[in-house]
Amino acid sequence: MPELPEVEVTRCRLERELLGARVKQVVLRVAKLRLPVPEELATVLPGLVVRGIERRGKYLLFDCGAGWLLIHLGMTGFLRLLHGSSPPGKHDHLDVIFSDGQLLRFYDPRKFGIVDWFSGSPQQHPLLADIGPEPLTGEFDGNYLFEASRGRKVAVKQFIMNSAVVAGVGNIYANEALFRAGIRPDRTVGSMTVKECSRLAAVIRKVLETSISEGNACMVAEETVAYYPQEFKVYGRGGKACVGCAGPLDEIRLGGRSTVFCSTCQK
DNA sequence: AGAATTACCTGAGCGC
DNA sequence: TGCGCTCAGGTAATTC
Repeated sequence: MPELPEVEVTRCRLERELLGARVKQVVLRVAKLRLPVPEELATVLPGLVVRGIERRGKYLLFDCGAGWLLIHLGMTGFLRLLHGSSPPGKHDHLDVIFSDGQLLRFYDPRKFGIVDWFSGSPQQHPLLADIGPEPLTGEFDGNYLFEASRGRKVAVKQFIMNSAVVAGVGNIYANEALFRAGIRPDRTVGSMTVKECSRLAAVIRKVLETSISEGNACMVAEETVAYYPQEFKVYGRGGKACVGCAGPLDEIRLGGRSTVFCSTCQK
């Protein structure tokens, strides 16, 4: 379940290893992901050099000069960087083989991921065009959150998980951020004060940044690139003791998503 | 327009 | 052992 921090750690690692690498060959085994993987990948990518890797929300964007390779890991997607060849497993849908011997392998059992190829600017890509501000930039703060939420009736958790509001906040970090901000996930977002919005924006940033630095810290010289679990205060702990007041954590469903909070510590 | 619901997919876990 | 069920969940598409 790669969330924004895992995607960022992956981006960092991949950029370090792949910058300047030239694509030799593309092997597409399964094109039927959430969106069809363009077959032209196999003909257009070879010969191109990775000039940089960017991230927008949870989308990874490989700058290949003549165009961009877009990868979203969905729920279960995983990128591995191998040296030399190795036999592909059942869910290894795509290999990008580089001239220097590196092999970028996309694995995704649930096929919720996306692989796409496009030219032009990333802002124009239909999947990226309507994404809200990046949570780690100055564009995202309490004032923005306050203004954006006026008159809206959705629950605050669903609001911050809306990618048009803010990029890349998934279920885990939405739960964690609301706990740390002391705000109930089912609060109508329009009822939030400026102060609460500021607190929430700050903890969203904090929780993501902490996870990124922890992910980078345990990044070792290993072939696997992706997920670094951390200790969560509420996520996955429904019914267990709140770390703040020791009372039992509540678990509800919000928009079909598992939502855990403390009715004593969160108002 | 905003809110709610559905679709996509497969492995894990559970009750029987 | 194995069948059928539910759940996990990002996000686009669809419906209300």
